[in-house]
Order: sequence, then structure tokens, then C-alpha cells
Amino acid sequence: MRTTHMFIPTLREDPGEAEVISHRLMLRSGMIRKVAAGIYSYLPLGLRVIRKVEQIIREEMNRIGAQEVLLPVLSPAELWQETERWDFYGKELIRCQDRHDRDFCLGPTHEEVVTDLFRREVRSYRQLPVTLYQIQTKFRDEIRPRFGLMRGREFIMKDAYSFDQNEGEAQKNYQAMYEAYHRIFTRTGLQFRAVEADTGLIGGTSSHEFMVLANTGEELIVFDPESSYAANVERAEVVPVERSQSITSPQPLKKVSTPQAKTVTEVCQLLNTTPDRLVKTLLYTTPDNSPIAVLIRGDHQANEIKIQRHLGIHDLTLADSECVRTLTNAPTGFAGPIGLHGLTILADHAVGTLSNFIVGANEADMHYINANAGRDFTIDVTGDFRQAQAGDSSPQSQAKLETARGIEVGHVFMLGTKYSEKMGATYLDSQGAEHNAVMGCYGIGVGRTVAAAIEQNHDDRGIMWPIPIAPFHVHLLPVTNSERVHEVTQALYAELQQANIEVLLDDREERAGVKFNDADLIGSPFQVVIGDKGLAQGTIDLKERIRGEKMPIAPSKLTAYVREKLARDVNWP
RNA sequence: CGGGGCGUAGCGCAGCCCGGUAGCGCGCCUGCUUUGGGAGCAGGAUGUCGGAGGUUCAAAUCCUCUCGCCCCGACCA
Repeated sequence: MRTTHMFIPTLREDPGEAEVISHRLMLRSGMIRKVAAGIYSYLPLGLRVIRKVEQIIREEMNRIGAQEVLLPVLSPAELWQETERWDFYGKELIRCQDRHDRDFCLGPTHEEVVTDLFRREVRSYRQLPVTLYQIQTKFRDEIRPRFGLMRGREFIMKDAYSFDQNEGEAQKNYQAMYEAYHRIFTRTGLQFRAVEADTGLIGGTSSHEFMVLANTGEELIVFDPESSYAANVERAEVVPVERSQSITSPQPLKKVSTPQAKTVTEVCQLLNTTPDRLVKTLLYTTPDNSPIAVLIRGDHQANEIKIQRHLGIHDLTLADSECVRTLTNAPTGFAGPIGLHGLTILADHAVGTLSNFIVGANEADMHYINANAGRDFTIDVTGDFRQAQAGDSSPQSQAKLETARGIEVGHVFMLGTKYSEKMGATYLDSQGAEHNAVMGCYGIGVGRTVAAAIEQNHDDRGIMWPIPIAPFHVHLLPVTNSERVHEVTQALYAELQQANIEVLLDDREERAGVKFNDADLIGSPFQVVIGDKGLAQGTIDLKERIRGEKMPIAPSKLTAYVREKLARDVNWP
């Protein structure tokens, strides 16, 4: 492809709208342009990368027997009402009406549509298993779209759905999908990790997220450096520690003045102690308006997902200051369990191991010291209600957990029969008995994968594409304007293409510096500089983008050299 | 939805506090010179100052409303 024939509007300066590196580089290299918040056009260069990722996904989906379909973007409200997600999905589901005022939505995911397809067409166990997938644009009206393709409102996603006769078969399918995901992300050249994930409200038995490791990731994961254990902090179970410190015998409860000290840090400073000697009391309101209190050690973070799961609800909000005042007769920052009545008190395991700790006194500017559970107040339920953090014990070895940031690029779910039950997706077994199909669903964010690849592969000059997803393999840069350079360039261009190598030829009348800078920005793995200086020695210069330095090579050897290099990284040809 | 910020030429920004001529850099067009890491000189084009209302002799600038965008938080099958 010739640059003069390809629409690659590169930007010399950083666009003001972009904060994270992948977003900036995608805009600057002319891969994407914004149309509205969280909505982007893919320009030729960006689309080429998207297509490469899609192709890898296709190959691996097909390899495990999944079949490609294309489901509609627009789907009727009735399907969503059947599963109650029409109401449940909330504002994230973008809705519209047709000319007859019938309700529709733009699909944020396709369980309903695909389950409907299944129940209409599949009758017998003989037709199972079946796994369908599509690569298609989804729409979710995110509260806050950000980071370019990382969290858009409209985005390209591969979603797959499996239907099996029973749990065991479904589990096999899940495993096959899990392995396919490993191959996909390995092939895209990314450093990633599969982690145990929360199954969320979708329920089900198993769920793993595929995280590309990057400091800019939105997700926090914990992992065990000595075993294979890794999990999203939302999900990671915290192993209760035995009461290790010598148990200090209970001291008399004492109320102390802590003026203005509302936060854990402030209280600690004032009382000259450390956060692990303090217990914070978090007040929440639930959907049925019954408040609850959750006790968490001062240096720990509450995990609302775990609390919700325990309570069997899906909506938990931290009580507002008015509500706190009603419950505790004190302003926020001084809530405590002592004398708190009429609501359930949950406590994290870690709280149970403490004695003589500090709590709020339910009175402005006052705290208690030497509080002890059982003597001073009653805990209704003890459980795992906090977020895992670095230094916690691994559930699988003696090691301490470490944390890392990740970008969620893929998610696999065992759905069970949640959707098949609600929508009546059944089949008849060999005995003629009717059963609900057991389902799994599996997503990959295509655009997000591209963004993650850039987060992981760039320097201060631009992108450094992994070979399998690079928009072009070789970027030809004729850098002086002689007849000789022109001839060699044309010959190489033809020869490389002949060898099935994807070449971008910068045939613009630009100065060398401009071409070099654009080439580094666009990030093709190989840059080839053709100039009179080199040709005088009978050579051209080859620069591998990830290495950086140029090395002279005879023009006649270029194609073979590049082919050999590519062969190491890609299934080639 | 809460908090913060920004909308001025294609892009990046200044000007706004303190009302009076719309500016800078990059890009773009023409010509000459240059030509291996974002060239130099000369000439040139480009703006409903996000939109609507108001105050004023006069509004990019002050006031009110509104739309869009960015950042932090809450949210995220």
C-alpha cells in the first residue's frame, strides 16, 4: 500500500482529549477518530489492526468448533422483558422506538437473541452441543466512557454462546473456550493472565477474566507468585488468619475525645496508633431500605460485591450523611457498633481477631478505645467482607499475594440454565424427557485488545506492534529523491508483496525526518530506509522497531531476512 | 448523578480577571532554495470566539440559560 493512496492522517501534536497512551497513539497515528463521547470511527490503519485481531479470534473459535453467526444490532424489547433485563439493565441499555412506537434496544450483549434462536430451532439432544459466536458492534451507554477504545460506548466484541446437555458437557466446552482464549492472547503477542472473576449478577459457577497486564489497567488483581492462583480483587477470597498476636486481655472501655477526626488516618494520628488497631463502621442502605452496618479493620477495604452476595442483593449504597445521622445521632465519621441498634451488624473475619480496638462512639468528635466484640456489642454475622490486598495469604500456597493492574480483554462465564429457564430453551433427551440447555457465554473486547496491545508495546516515539497484529509488516522509506533510490524502492516494494509480506510504502514528498517520525509512530515492526548514502555502499538500512538501531543490509537479502523473522512470530505463510 | 476543568482557524494553545483592532505555533496553498531524524526564506488563505438570550454606545471578555467534551468519583452482563 502506498501512503499517498491511504488515508492515514497522523497528528504531530498530542490531541488534548486523550489521556492514556493507547488513546493518544491511536489518534496520533491516524487509526481512529472520535465521533462522540465513547464513539469512534476506525480509519484504514486502525481497521487493519482490528481485522487482524478478529482473524486470530476467528481461527481459534473455528478450531474448537464454534460457528460464526451475525446477530442483529437492534433487538425487540420483548426478548429482554422475558429475562427481566429490560428493567434490570438500567440506563446502560440504550433504547429506541420504531415508527410504530415499538420498543427496541441496541444490543449490549446477545444472550436473549441467541437463546431465542436456539429455542426456535433446537429440539433434540442430537443437535447438541452447539456453540455460536459473532464479531459485532455492541452498544452500552456507559456512565463514563473513557480512554478511547478502552471503554467506549460503541465497541466491537466477539461474543460466543455454548449450549450443552448438562453441566459436565458444558464444563468441557468452558474449558475448550478457556484454552482457546489462551491461544488467542498468546498469538496476539500480549502478556496476560487468566484470573478468577466475580460471576456478578449473571450468576453461574465459573468465571475467568483474561487480563492484559498494564499499569494503566482499570482492574486490580491479586496473584500468588508461587502458584497459579490469580483473581480479581473483587472476587479474591481472603483466607481468615488465626489470631496470631498474643491476645491482650480486655481493658476497660473508654470514651475519648477526637475532635474533627473523621478519617482512619486522622484518628490514628490523634490517638498515636496504627490503622490495624481501628475498626471502621460502614453503614449501607439496601434496596428494601433496611440499613446494615459492616465492620472492617481500618487498614482494609470493604468489598461491596462480597457483602451483596452474602445478602443476596444486587444494590448496596453507602448511606448518605442524613441517613448516618438518623442511625447514629452523629455526623459521618463517628459511627461505631456500640449502642447501634435496629440493624444487622456484619463483621469481616479480621475484626474478629482483634481485641481492645478503636471504634466510633456515635457521637460527634468522640471514639471509644479498648472496644471488644461480644462484651461491648454483638456481631450478627462474621464473614469475608473485605477486599484482598497485597500481603494477604494465598489460598493455594504459603506465599503472600501480590497485586498487579490489568485490562480486562476477555471474560468466560458458565451461565448454567439461567437464560434457558427463563426463555424456555429446552431439548429432549434420548428418553424423551425435556431439559433446559446448559449455557456458557464468552466475550472478547476486540478494540480493547488493540488498545491493550499498545499499552504494552510502545515507547516515547510511538507504537511498537507485535508482528501478528501489526497493520503492516514493513514500512519502506525512500529518503532521497534520486532515480536510483526510486528504482530500488519500486523493486523492493514489488518483491516484498510477491512474498506475501504486507508493505507500506511512504511515497510522499516529505523530508526524511517526517517519514522517520511517522514510521516510528505507526510502529510497523520493520522499517527499511532507502537512500543514496546507503546505496553508494550497496546497502539499505533495516530498523526493527522494537530494537531501534538501524543496520545496513543488501537489498537482495531483505525479503528473505524479513520472511525468516516473520516466520518465527507468525504461522507463516 | 456528585466534584473539578475546558469549548477561540484543520490541530495545539494565548487573549477573558480589567469590555473597544481576534492572535501565536504547527498544518494548509504558491514560489524559490533545501533534502538520512518533524527544513529555510518570501508571499497567501482560513474564524457564526460551542449555541441562545440579556447587560452595554460597544461582548470572545460581564450575567443567565443551554449543548458538547475532558478529568476524578459512584457504576460496569
